[in-house]
Amino acid sequence: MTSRQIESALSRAQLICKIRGARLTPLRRRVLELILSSDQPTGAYSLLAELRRGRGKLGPPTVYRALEFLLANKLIHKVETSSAFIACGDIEHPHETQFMICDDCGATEEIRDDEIVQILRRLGEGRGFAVERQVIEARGLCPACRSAQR
Amino acid sequence: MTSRQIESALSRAQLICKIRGARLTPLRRRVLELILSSDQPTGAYSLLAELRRGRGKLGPPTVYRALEFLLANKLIHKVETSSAFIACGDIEHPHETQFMICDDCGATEEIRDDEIVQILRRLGEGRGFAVERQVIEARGLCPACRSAQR
DNA sequence: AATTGACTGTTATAGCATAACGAACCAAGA
DNA sequence: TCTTGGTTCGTTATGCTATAACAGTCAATT
Ligand SMILES: [Zn+2]
Ligand SMILES: [Zn+2]
Ligand SMILES: [Zn+2]
Ligand SMILES: [Zn+2]
Repeated sequence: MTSRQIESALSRAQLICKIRGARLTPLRRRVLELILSSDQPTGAYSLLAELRRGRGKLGPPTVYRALEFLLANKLIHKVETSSAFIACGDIEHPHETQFMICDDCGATEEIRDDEIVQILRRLGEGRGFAVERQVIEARGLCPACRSAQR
Repeated sequence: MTSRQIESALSRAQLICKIRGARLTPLRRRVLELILSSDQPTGAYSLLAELRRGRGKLGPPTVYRALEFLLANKLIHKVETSSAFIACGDIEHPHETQFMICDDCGATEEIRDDEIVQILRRLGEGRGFAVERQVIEARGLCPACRSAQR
């Protein structure tokens, strides 16, 4: 992502928060910026290390609270099988999401397929479950690592 | 699960391992027994605590290695969003699986829908990803907790 | 007997996440 | 303006999950 694209994403996030009455504080904005700046999912402690470069000594709760806010406002997603966080590619339209994750290089792609979301929701309904959140992650090899292996 | 059902499951696991040339050692068998005995997913450290009651002081690697074996032989599944392990309900037919997990009481149900598996695999193929493993977990409220809430 | 490989025990450490408390900040009403 | 109450953030401590590294054990093979 270019610097300009990051700025644009931050502005849009700021606007969305304003509309919702949520406060994208400097800290939260900075964490979002760090996540946007990485094309790979980023771990909480990696973010913490970056934060410390600018703000001195901070503890884990500081970054976890910021992450909690960003997740609640659907500005980022958590990749469960990597314990890492990635910027959402379409914050204007809150959604369930799926991920393709490469076991070799860690490349992670956010995809969005509504059919799979509906099927899983229906599977829940059929059993009386009220599905609130879906975790759908496919692990394997990305195109680049596939061809490198052969 | 009744004691008889557990014995039956253990015997079947033993047989499957024998056919495969895999060794279901006393330790591994014991860990599987503990997992079978619980109707909820069990954490590694909880298993470790149980093991220690019979075998004295043991370290985490002991139980994690047993879990690794059981996972590799598809006798158990890992519930990623709970960091816990659950016995597979159909070890004779290795499969991808999905889980419904109650955020309130932790009840976890293994379900199996081939359509959703195929769709996710195709989503990967369409992007050049070779999907090796699928993590599909729906979190929400089970029927019991739903009615208790109202 | 010596060798090999698989399994297990043991200690230490790494990585991920939250509890609890207090200070600082901010918005809104008296 | 001053108070008040809620939100955010800093700080320390702790808990939970997982693995690295190395040593001992055992059985099968040579
Ligand atoms: Zn998204
Ligand atoms: Zn890759
Ligand atoms: Zn199963
Ligand atoms: Zn429940």
